Amino acid sequence: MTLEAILDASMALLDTRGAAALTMRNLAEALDCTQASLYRHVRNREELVTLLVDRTLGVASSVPPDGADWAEKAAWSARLFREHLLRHPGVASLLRGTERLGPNSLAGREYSLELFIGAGLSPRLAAAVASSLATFVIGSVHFNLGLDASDSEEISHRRLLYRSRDAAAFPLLVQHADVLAEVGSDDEFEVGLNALLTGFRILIEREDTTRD
Amino acid sequence: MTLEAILDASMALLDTRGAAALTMRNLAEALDCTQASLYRHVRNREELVTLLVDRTLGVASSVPPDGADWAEKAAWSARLFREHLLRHPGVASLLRGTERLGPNSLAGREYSLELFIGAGLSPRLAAAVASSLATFVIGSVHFNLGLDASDSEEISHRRLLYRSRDAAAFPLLVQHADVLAEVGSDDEFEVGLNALLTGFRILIEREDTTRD
DNA sequence: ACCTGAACACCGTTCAAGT
DNA sequence: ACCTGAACACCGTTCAAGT
Repeated sequence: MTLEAILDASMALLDTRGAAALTMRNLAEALDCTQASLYRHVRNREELVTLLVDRTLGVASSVPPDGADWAEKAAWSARLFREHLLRHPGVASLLRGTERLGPNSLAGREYSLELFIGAGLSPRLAAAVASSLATFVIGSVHFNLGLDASDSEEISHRRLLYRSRDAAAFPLLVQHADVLAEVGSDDEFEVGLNALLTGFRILIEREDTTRD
Repeated sequence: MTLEAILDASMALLDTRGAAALTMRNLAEALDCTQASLYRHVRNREELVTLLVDRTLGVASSVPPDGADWAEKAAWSARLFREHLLRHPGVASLLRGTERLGPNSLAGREYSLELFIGAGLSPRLAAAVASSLATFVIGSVHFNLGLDASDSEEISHRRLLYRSRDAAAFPLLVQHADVLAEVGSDDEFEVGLNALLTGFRILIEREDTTRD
């Protein structure tokens, strides 16, 4: 019985039965031990979650393709990370801000600092830029968890909701109900990611001319 | 005993004792009734949270100053909304994605559509842009909840953490420990917000030239 | 028709007692 | 030294029984 085994069993529980099923009782049952013995390897349930999330963050350390510039690398990592979270919604739903200081989180931080300092930003700006990008990526997954737009039933449900609003109070929602219902988290993510990276690029250019 | 009274008591509970204190028992005690009678006005605890969050979103409907362009208005609303959430961290910690279809949420959606369509975007792009901005603002508050950077004790704690890393594995974290420890959620928010709005501006310009 | 008391089926966590 | 069984203090939710 190792910490590793506990984390593995936790991931299995999350992936097969969802976040609500990650209880100390279910975990003990899956590992054939008592609840109390779990506390020998983990201080809290919260610590367990922190370890679990940080472990998942480790996937972001996959190295982007060579020859790409900083923006392409950042976009590549952001998309990879998002896709990993989408594949493990149970983990995504557990995301808080508390896990930023775990080992894998720090590794990701080091990597993104390298990226943005290399692109020409000061350490301070690089940190803020990296942090805002991470917030957007994680938020985009986290806050769209139960709302998959590719589900056609969900789309028509939203279309109906928009269409049935009061046209005087919500003219645009009613008028564009059809197209609005189709806009999903993929669009939100790509538009936001591109806007952020464009904004970062211009920030970098401005920093460069300031320095000259 | 009205739904309004339940929501008021919930907010009071959240603001004074935090999110963990928002239980049906505490709520019943505060309202001098039994837990069971709460279920006469609310289907679920989840529905209660949804109503509570949507009610909080209502503050975003404050009208921005006249004469401002779309970017200034968007920035103004984003900052106002963030500040309101920071004043009510208990509510912020309850944010999921599930509340996007409440009345106040829809009002905010209508408003931001007006803003971005008015700026020159197609309804589809306007929706994606508005959604990504909302995700960033909410995420920036939500994922920084326990980590106030203005707390000097917290700053020195982070500085120590960064400094004590392995300099071979985390050269940048170690080298810039002092300045990195000072970068907080305010910096993250302002940098990200400005980058997003800059990106939106360029997207709008590109749409305009495409149309010509 | 409305509210209540009491229960049900769960939680996370702790700790004396065993081996 | 390690693990266990059993309990403690909580949850959200339901429902027969009362008024």
